[in-house]
Amino acid sequence: MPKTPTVYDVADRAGVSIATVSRVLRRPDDVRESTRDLVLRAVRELGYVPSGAARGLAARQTGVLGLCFPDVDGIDDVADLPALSRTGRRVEVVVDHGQVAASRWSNLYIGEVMRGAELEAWRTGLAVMIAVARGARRDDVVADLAGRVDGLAVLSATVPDDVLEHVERRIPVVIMAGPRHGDRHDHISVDNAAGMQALTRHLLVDHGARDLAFVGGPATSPDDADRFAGFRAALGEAGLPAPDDVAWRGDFTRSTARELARRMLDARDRGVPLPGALVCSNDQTALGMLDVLSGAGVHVPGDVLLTGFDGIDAGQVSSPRLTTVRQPMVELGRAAVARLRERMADPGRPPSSESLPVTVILRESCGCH
Amino acid sequence: MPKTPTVYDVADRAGVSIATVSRVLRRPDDVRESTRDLVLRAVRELGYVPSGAARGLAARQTGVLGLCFPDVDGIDDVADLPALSRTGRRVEVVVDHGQVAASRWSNLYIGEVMRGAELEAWRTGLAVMIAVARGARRDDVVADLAGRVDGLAVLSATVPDDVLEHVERRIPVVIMAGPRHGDRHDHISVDNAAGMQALTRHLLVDHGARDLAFVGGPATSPDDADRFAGFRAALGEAGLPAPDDVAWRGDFTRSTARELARRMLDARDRGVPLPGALVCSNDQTALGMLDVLSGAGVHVPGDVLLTGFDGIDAGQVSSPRLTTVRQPMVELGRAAVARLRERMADPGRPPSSESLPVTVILRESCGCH
DNA sequence: TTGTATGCGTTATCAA
DNA sequence: TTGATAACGCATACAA
Repeated sequence: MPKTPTVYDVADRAGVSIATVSRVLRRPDDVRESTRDLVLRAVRELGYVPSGAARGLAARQTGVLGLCFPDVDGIDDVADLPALSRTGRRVEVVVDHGQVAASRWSNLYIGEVMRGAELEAWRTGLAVMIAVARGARRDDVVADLAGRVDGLAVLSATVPDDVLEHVERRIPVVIMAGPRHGDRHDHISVDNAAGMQALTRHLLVDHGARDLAFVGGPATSPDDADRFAGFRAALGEAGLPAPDDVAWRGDFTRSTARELARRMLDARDRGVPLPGALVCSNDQTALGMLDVLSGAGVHVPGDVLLTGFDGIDAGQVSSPRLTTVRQPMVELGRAAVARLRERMADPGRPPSSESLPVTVILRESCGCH
Repeated sequence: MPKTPTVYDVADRAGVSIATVSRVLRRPDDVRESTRDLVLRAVRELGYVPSGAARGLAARQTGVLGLCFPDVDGIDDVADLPALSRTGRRVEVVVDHGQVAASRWSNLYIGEVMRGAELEAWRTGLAVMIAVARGARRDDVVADLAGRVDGLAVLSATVPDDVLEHVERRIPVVIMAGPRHGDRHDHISVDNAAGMQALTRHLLVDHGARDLAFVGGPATSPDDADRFAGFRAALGEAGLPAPDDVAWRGDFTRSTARELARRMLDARDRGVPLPGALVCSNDQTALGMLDVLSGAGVHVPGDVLLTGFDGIDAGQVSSPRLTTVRQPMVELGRAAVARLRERMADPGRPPSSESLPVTVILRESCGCH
């Protein structure tokens, strides 16, 4: 492999100075057309690709934005990583009785946020670098990322405060989702509470639902807390008593939701009536419950109303289709990057917090139609 | 904002040379513990984060891998980009009669591939940068990415051959999915044909299906072509006549599949019987057809067998649940990065092509259970 | 319109 | 074990 060509090589071959080569690539209008052609031809012939590192160093900015997410696979150590199978078998056949694990909620969510961020970055000529804060050296992963980019968008709760503080001395940081954490950094969130409140209100007012049960996610999830708050607000607003705590708590996964549903059915068999409506804190939870309830002959929405939250694709193909609240995930990514750019343009700007509107999507599981 | 600190600042404060600072960060064991502590404390106090650009330049490698994907949103121009809405409305309510567009197949697919790539990169201490080849200056986007990374994994057909050739003179490139394109670069694919053949064979042998119809994707899709080939192979193997062309051609989207299903029903009303089995080239197509067929009172799998391809999440919650072939998307990303590393370690290595095994997942839509 | 010269913040080589 | 110093490849101010 021959040495990779640099500006010097291009300049030599084109018979110009390296400054001209640089100009041709960065500000083509500042150079005469004939010389430009000369340079571009040399670039082509040599297979020259400018070094991003050198450029970033000289220009004092990289033109790259960083995206930082939590680990959704629960991989803390390299040893946890399943080996890359390279067996000779071409095709395997398995029978799925429901045991195939659903892809986790967060994958979808993160994928969409990334898509939005990349889109907005592309729009303004910036590149995007991603990192998952995982493993024992997760803080180093974040610092490393911070050293390579001009700004950082971090999903809430994926980076410890002290690391964030360290990083913020170098580049602007914007937190995506979750509750606002102090007033040091910029923050873009999604209006979980208002969305859940509107949805619950719909159940209460339009369907006359009573005896609503909230099926929550992890107690540590701020999103879950916000949604529960919205649920309570709607009850209060209707003059109904609101529970202090989440009665049924899952973990946002379909499988745990199945387990909860089974326990609900057990309780019913012991004389405890099923709730009139199950207000689930996310779609996966709702789909898991739907699966078990339908299997047990409980009709949704005939016997019990059911709703989710997130707006995942699967909610469109379930029977009945799932009423839910769509989170603007792509917009979350876009807004984060937009905010980052504003901040990069004007570092003196005081940090602010913005909340993105959500959309209640009415389908059949709430009793509509 | 005070000037961001550099090695010099840290060295000053710690009373050592910049070489020692660098050593503390890169090879901590080569330095006395007391000096190390001194330096680390200075790092902490100053909020020092090493510049990735400078490091990349000096070390002659960036420690970053590039991932390049096609645009799935069909955004060719900045003007196509919907504005970031920042209206004051907190919650919107819409009724979904099925008009809400499904998220595209490729988003999911790409998200999973990225996840796998990031995972494998993390395992070996590398960072990941992503780019979508979109817009008028898409070639520049790719070249720009190539200048910032040590290796590039590109999804098949997203980058023109000449650009790839140019880039390959600087860094190793591996193509993910699709057919192998010449023998210049490394290639990791998925065994579409074998998967579809096994699935079709299952329909033929285990369910005695006859009069199978293949519902394809875009004529330009190599994946679709491979799957059709697998379909034909299974028919041939069973001594049945195989069609030369795809009779029903969609575009991998649910909405187009709905349209196809309607045309199928129209044909039936004109006396053309429905096929005994619909072998769809992807899951979204199968789900679209299922939707319309069920709505028209056609029972799946009672009246017609139905299968998909991809293994998307939604196939687990449809009624009936969808029999399909799971593509190892995460593994595709992982294998691509693994291959890239092998190549970086040994540039002289001849390019090779590897095909990943798929999994047939039997659920109810094929008639099982 | 083009060229010269300097600096960007690291790593790595060599000496001490 | 530590320090001085030379690359690394480019952008840009200034000069021509």
